[in-house]
Amino acid sequence: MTALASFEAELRTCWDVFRDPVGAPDRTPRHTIGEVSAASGLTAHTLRWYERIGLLDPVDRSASGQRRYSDADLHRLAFLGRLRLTGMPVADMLRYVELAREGERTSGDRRDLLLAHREAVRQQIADLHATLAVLDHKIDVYNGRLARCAASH
Amino acid sequence: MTALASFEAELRTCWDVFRDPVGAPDRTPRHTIGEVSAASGLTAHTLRWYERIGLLDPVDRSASGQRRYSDADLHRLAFLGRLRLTGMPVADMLRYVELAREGERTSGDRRDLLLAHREAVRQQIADLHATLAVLDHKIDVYNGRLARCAASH
DNA sequence: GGCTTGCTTCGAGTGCACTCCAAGCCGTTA
DNA sequence: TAACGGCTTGGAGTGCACTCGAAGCAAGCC
Repeated sequence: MTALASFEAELRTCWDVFRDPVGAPDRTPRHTIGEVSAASGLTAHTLRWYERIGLLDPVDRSASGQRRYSDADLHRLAFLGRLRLTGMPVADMLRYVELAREGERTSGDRRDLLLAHREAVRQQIADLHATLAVLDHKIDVYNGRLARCAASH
Repeated sequence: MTALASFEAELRTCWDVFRDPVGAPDRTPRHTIGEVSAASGLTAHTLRWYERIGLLDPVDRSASGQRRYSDADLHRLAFLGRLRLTGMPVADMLRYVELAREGERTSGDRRDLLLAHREAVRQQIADLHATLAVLDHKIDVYNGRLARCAASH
């Protein structure tokens, strides 16, 4: 079963790797841009653009020059996607990967960047919950279950 | 005490009204654009722009032509600000207020709009929590408390 | 062979949400 | 009275994050 699991791990689809980017990624270039696009939700255009601006390291190419993404690329992309989805500006993401390229000595800076983003994320969660309460109330009003004391705004 | 409370309610500052927009708002135009800007976090430019595109009804003016916002304006603005803060596009906010202007018969549409946004908000909260978990893990790694199995991405 | 699909390049274009500018008016403070 | 800060306008400008176009190459399939 262990043998099977590790065998299957080698065959994980692009989608699976992206959705659950754990463990040591292998660096075999094997995913096409179309697969990565489908898995990540980013368009092929956006994936190329990320590479152009330096968010991704130059991706390996097939014999005919087409991009082949490795699991390691997918891991990075999955993390960057999370940062992006939660509102980090591309410029900050770029700063993070550039620090990472400089190696170990920048780990403090990177940690600080993530700490700051974590605070931003917490703030967003608080804002969203507060808004959820307002929405729940207004929807109740629209459903006619409560007095419509505030329905005009 | 009731008399005092209602007396003070008349005197609520722009900031207070914006932060806690409850009860029947009075329509006396009394807040300057600068006050509203400070209370709402929106710039004066943005407030004028919101009015220009129809998100706010035409605001009352002083004798010399300057804007004077009423508590009712602040209530609407507070709600719109929440929608905006939680990612609703300006176009959708506009649709909402235009429906509201059409009166009672559009209340179903408005409710649907809010229902859809509530779903979007819930989705955002889920995404943020998932990212928080990833950030917590990575920050632990950077703090050296865990094996650095994923520090390269 | 011919068709479809997907990929390549990079500069230009798009959409959103502000954000600013210039010229001038108004009310208050020194 | 003179300066100062805040307010007015419409239109133009900005920054971000994509998003697309055009021309062409390559692989898979009937």
